[in-house]
Amino acid sequence: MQIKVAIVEDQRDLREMLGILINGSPGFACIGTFADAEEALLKISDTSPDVVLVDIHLPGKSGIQLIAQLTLQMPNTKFMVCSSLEDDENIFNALKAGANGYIIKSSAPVKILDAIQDVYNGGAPMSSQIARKVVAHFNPRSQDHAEFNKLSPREKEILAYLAKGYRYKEIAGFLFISVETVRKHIQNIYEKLQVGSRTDALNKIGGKSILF
Amino acid sequence: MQIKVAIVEDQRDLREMLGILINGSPGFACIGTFADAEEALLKISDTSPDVVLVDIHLPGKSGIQLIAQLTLQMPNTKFMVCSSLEDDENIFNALKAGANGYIIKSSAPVKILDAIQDVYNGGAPMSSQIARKVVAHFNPRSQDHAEFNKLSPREKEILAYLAKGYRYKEIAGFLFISVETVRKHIQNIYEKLQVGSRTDALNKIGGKSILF
DNA sequence: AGGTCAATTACACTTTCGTGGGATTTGGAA
DNA sequence: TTCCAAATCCCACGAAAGTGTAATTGACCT
Repeated sequence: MQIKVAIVEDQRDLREMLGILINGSPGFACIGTFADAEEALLKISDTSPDVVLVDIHLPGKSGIQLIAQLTLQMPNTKFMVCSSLEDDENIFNALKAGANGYIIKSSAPVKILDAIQDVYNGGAPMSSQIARKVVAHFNPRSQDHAEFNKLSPREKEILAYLAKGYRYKEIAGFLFISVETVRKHIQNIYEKLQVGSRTDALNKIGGKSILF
Repeated sequence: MQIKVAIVEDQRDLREMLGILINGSPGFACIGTFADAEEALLKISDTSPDVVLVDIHLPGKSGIQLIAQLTLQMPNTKFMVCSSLEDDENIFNALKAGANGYIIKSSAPVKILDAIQDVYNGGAPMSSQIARKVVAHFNPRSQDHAEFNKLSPREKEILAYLAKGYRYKEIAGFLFISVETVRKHIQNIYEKLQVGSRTDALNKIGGKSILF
């Protein structure tokens, strides 16, 4: 069975080139091309594609907004962003809008076909460099170890409980120490991390609470 | 120049097999193998590897904890998780701990070498299925958390400020409403999420305050 | 032996948070 | 229209969190 692909791309030559590539490849069928978001919104639901290639930089409504709307209407369709840049903001906004993959326009044709196949099969194709950005976004750990490492083991331990939302009284119970001690430790933790509340501390350390 | 690889893997046969694979491949050198986290922590800094393959399921301290510690000591080294499963929790914990890639043990040898090369060059190798899980975490619609979706737009907005650690008074200032209203919204949020504190609420919605 | 630091406890005090009511307005759904 | 959810505001009370200052113990380092 063929994978039905639709294209939303404002540059005419690229749009036609992609159409030819897809129609010329066995297992793929280009069943619609659109030059802008408005046209796509009106007509694309009639074509019921399996995969839609969406350019981010469209005149008028952006490709990200388009994806956000279409994913609501077509829950079973996969969306793959085609961008000329590896712009961080666009990557994350596209993923948040519901895009399933993110490829660079200048990719080799065979890479593009691979990506379509992959996204159709439930994968999340993206270049290695883009994956790196995504992973980096997940990991708030960059340079700020300095403050975190100033914490004593006991303080890290207490911070872990803090992260889990326990009250001072409960933490004191777990560690068999008085609430006053817990309070004092937390006071020291906040000072070392240069924050003034539990939530600030947790935002500062990001996902590091799994250290314990 | 060769890529210096270290291995942390408790299963002896797999550990040796990987070592042979790496040493037998041009451009790669296995400069250390370790059977558990404790051994790795003691000796690995002497070997200064470029890439470390870490099994998640180690006796004693888990591979994730190991990565969390080693990334602090060796900021220029890349870490790649080797797991036998595609366990969601492990994937995200590994990424949060600072892992750069995530591959399945049963991958073809050439895939493993590719992944080492990729992670060494700043990529984030992971299988298509794992990438899908990562991407899904970015996508609001994949979060079918029934409770979360009960929140009204206004409540989500306030929850976002709550996640950033602002006080009621500050939130009220941002939204041009009274503190009492903020308080009431939060009361409703806690009720819908079935929690009793700010930290509980944030833990409930996970690290996904980026939705706003 | 003296010094430093982590860990511990204590008390007093202020601020913020969480909970319990109750109230009004508005817009959309039944 | 009636009903309801959402958003807004108010009051009061107790619990929890955060701040400041002070003191004691034990371990480790010089």
